[in-house]
This record gives sequence, structure tokens and C-alpha cells, in this order.
Amino acid sequence: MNTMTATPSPFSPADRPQLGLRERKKIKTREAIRTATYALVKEQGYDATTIEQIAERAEVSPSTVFRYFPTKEDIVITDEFDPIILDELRARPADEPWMVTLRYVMRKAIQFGLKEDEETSRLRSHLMVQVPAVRSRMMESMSVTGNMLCQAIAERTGRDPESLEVRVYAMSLIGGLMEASLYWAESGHQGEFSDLVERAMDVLEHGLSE
Amino acid sequence: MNTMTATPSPFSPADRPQLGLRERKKIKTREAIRTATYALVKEQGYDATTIEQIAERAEVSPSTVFRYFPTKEDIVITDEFDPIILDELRARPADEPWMVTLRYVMRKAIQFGLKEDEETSRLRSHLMVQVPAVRSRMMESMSVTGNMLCQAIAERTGRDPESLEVRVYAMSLIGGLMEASLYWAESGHQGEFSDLVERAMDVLEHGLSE
DNA sequence: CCATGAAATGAGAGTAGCTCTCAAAAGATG
DNA sequence: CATCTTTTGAGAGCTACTCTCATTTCATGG
Repeated sequence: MNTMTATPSPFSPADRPQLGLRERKKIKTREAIRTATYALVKEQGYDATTIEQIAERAEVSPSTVFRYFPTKEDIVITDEFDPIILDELRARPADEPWMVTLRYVMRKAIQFGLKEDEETSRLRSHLMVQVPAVRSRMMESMSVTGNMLCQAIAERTGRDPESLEVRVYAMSLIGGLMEASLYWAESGHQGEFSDLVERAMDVLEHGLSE
Repeated sequence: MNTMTATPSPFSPADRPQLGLRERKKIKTREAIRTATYALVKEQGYDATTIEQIAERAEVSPSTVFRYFPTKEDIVITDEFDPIILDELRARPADEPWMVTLRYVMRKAIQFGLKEDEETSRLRSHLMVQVPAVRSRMMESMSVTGNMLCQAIAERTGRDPESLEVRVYAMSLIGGLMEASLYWAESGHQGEFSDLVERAMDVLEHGLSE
């Protein structure tokens, strides 16, 4: 749902021979660090996993780890959904009701996210519940997603993306959706996440009234 | 808007002679640490201010600082609004429309918060904008406020406070209000905060439609 | 008022996240 | 192959944060 660093879209490095050896190595290193981190966290838990261990398993130096990710939490939470979601939002017809668009795009994003690596996305939301630092960082990255949403809403409605109204609206959406994914993780990932999101959207659209 | 530690309500220590010397000293120390921190942050900025400096100015040891506040950010963000807001919410007549209640209570909370120490609450929201770590922690503490809101909403509507619907609704409210205060700080605290909150409430109630 | 017990404090050592610098290694370029 | 640029590794250094233990400070019953 967020990305601070401009992660290239999810294709394996081999798919892009047009990139120089340098670029390909960078992508490899990045993935190696992430893979190593996920594995270690699965084995020992988040706090018990140190940067040194991550560096060792990824076969890079600790300095390099920090060159690729500003903080330890970022190794875990970074994803590349935002640009995809933005594209999808823009691709919808302009006269479609906003909520219909939103539901459609969210459903698609969830499909995409779960398909790519189900276990990883579960681990991620699990960490969000268990590790305060990760949750914090995750929430902060929401504001990036929020800005993107503001942009999309502004384009759609002709409002100023920086206006209080648009920003409040976007953040309330994101807050609600965030809570839905927390709920999902807290309840041990029971049921379909997409169902929860549908219910969350109902609340966001109509309030608690009904 | 939040409190992780159970700060006693805002009365000067002298007002409560029924407390033992020990308790009164604890309150004094807590306030000394906070005062020292605010002063140093105003002088040098947040990052440049170290725990050692804070300890020195508050005339306690660094260990003591950590005994009173789990993290450096907590020294800055902790406040004691949650219980007050909860009480106010409960004090409203049960048949009053929910949004009316909410607007009333928010207005009151803002009055209270600004009156107590205007400059401090400005500094706080300023830090929220400027220092990522503070913003993160602030956002996380929102979930505490969120739980409180769930409780209040549940009591009012007879729903389960743990239900997805209530939780999503609460967090969307909080996300929106949070954004309003960020907006206020980003625009240099122009205008009345309460006006911004009114506008935010309009959006939260009716969406962007009108 | 003093003795005993409990709580708060200070001192200090230790861990780990994160930053910065500089020299060595590896890829790009002509 | 030579040169230039980018990436990496090594290591020192800072600081938030934790833990332990001895010392001091307050509370309490006699």
C-alpha cells in the first residue's frame, strides 16, 4: 500500500536485459536483503533479528543494508502498490461513481498483492500487529498513499489536491482500510481479506447508520 | 489526543495534599522532564536534543528519564486528553445524534487543549510535521484513542466495540481529524483550529459530495 | 523517634540501530 | 586497455534504549 523508495515493478531481473549489469545487481541485492530479512524474522522474530545477521545472510556488508533501506522497518514494509493503484484509478472511466471505482481498484490491488506472495503479505500484517515500530512506520507510509489518493481524487473531482477537504477525506479512507487489515491480522487472517474490505467500504460510504 | 501512561489529570501538585510525598515528587519529576525537553527542543530542535541534556536540565539521571518515558518521542507527545474526551462523550444525552455529540466534544477538547498551553500544543503539532519519528509515534498513539472511541460508540449504539464496522468507523474518524491537525500545522497554524475541525467533520459526515 | 521494609534513583556497562568517511573493488566508456 | 564513475566494505562514532546493582529516600509500625 505504500512505497518510499521507487521500487521497480515486480518483474524478475532477468526479464529486463536492457538494464546494465550494475542495475541488475542492485535489484538482486535489494531482493537478497529482503529475502534474508523475511527468512530470519520468520525464524527468530523481528526484534531478535539484527542488521548484522541480515547482512551476513544476504552476503553484503551492514553498510550496504542501510544504503538500500533507511531503517530496519523499511526492509519489511516497503512494497510497490501505490503506483499500480494510481494507474488503475486513472484507468477507470471518469463518469463512474467514485465509490464504485474505489471498490473495483481495491479488489484488484488485493488480488495482486495476495497472488504475488501470500505468505509474505501475511507475515507483514502480522508484524504490523506485533511490532510497534513496524506498525508506526507502516502508518507513516500511509500518508504517502494518502497523498497519492488526494491526487487521484483531485483529478477526478476537479478539486485542489491540497485542500483540507480532499486530504481529510483521503486520510479517513486510508485510516479505515488500515484498520481493516489490522483486524484481519489480529483475527489470525480468518476469512477473505477482500470481504473485510467490502464491509469496511460499506462503513466508509454510509457510516454506521444502517 | 492520547495517553499511553496514566497521567493524572492536569492539576498542580500542590492541589492534592492527600497524595504522599513520593507521589508528589513523581509528578514533579515528570513535569520537570517534560518542561526541560520542550525548552531544549525549542532552542536546538528535536534531533539535536539528547536524553543526556534533558536529564541534566531536569536534574535527574538519564536512567530516570527512561523510567518515566519509554521513548524520547513520548516525552513530547504524551497528553491526557483521552480520558477527558471519553468522559465528555459519556456525559452527553444518549438520544443526541452522534455527530452532534462528536462535534460538541471535539470543540470542548480543543478549547481545553489550547487553553492549557497554546504554545506547547503548537510546538507539538509542529514537531509532528517535521520529525518523522514523532509523527510515527503520534499516529500509533492514535490507535489508543481509536480504541477509546470504539468503546464510546459501542456504548452509544449497542454494537460490539470489537466489531470490524465500529473499528473501521472509529479509525476513519481519527484519520480524518489527524489530517486536519497536520494541515493546521503545515499551514503555519493559520486560522482557528476549531474551524478546520468543523470542516473536517463536514467531510466525515457527508463525504466530498456536496 | 527510630528501625525495618519498600520504592525511587544513580551509576555504569552493554546492545543495536543508524551515520559518516575513506579506501578498495567493480562496472561503464572510449 | 586505461580512465572515470558507481558501488561496496571496513570501521569508527553517536545515541537511544535496556539491565543490573548499590545507594538513597520515603512510608510504616512500634
